[in-house]
Amino acid sequence: MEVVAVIDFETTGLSPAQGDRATEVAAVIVEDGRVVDRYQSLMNAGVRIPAFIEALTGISNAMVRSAPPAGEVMREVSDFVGDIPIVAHNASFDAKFWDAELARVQRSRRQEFVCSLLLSRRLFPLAPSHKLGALVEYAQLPVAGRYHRALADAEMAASLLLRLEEELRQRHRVPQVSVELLRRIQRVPKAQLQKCLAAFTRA
DNA sequence: TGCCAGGCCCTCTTTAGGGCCTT
Repeated sequence: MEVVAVIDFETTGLSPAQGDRATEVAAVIVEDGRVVDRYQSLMNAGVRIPAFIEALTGISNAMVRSAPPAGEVMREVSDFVGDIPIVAHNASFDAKFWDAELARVQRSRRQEFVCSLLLSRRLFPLAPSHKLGALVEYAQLPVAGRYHRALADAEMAASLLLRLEEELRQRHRVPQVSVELLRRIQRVPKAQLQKCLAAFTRA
């Protein structure tokens, strides 16, 4: 598989359109089946973190207050990622914060997102849940740290991506997994998965 | 005033509703 960046945001809520902002971002670079580089930073967007989010993430208002400005962090992380494909767990969530925070520093996204949640629903249909934590347990992946911290979640999503790649190679006999294949799989109706994979499988 | 996310996906569907995921 080509080089990809797996990212994760912690935020003050679910919707940038409702005023929610990022509080932490992490990106790990996956190359040749392993993580080869990492970026992580808290970020100060100048907004208050609700108490239940503090409890969920362990990221407090005091921690964010002493963090670098959000714009500075977004410039750094977007430079770190560059134009390589981005993967995230429930990518529609991370993509909307990525776009919203980049827009605040007059930048725009240069690549499509790949979603490990959509891939997992198709490739691990028997998993009891497709939450990141449940998939880590289901696939017996290492717990990289505290859930709901950006770097730990990005590392675990990267492990999940590599496990999905292995599933495609071993169970589905796809000789060469590409980002293009992942993009097709995450959009294909479940009933058409086998037909989709057949086009990428050598006899 | 009152409301407040949104995309995916299943089904007792398609003239819709509700659960799953992300924080």
